[in-house]
Amino acid sequence: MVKYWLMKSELNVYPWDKLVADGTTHWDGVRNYQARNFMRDKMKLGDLVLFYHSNCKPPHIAGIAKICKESYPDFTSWDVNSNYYDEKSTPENPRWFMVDIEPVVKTKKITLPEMRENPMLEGMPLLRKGSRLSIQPVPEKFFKIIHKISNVDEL
DNA sequence: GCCAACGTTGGC
DNA sequence: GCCAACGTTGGC
Repeated sequence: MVKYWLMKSELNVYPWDKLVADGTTHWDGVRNYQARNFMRDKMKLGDLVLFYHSNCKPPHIAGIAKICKESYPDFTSWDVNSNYYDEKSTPENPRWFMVDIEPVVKTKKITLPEMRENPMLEGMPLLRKGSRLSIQPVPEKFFKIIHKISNVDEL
């Protein structure tokens, strides 16, 4: 059964258009256990992802992606030259994991204020005060509402 | 640039 | 195992 997720990417670090240009990308650099556990344990091939641009005005959902490779060790974690290097992670005993995603369809820009104003989205994890988690599950009912707002016909 | 809301670290 | 200090995220 397909599950739904939201993944945050800073607009000036890795935007939707770059994902489209690349065709696929590995989601490296996650160094939060909750987010890691979602990737490592829960994300399955074909799961759909709301691709969210953070750190921009206004923050917004830019597209829908999908998981095209299930979790494997994040090799940047043992690369001493990487910003994401973690001395406690090794190839023999990896601490951090990532998945690959690929673009499915660009959506219209769905902004954070717009989502906050929509009573049907009340309770969505993204909208909770202080929500910082960069990878979040999206309950199906919320995904469907956003899919409807997005003007995307079918997936 | 500010700061709320976390998560992590490390002394005890 | 507690918790103070510190660092980070990310909206505003």
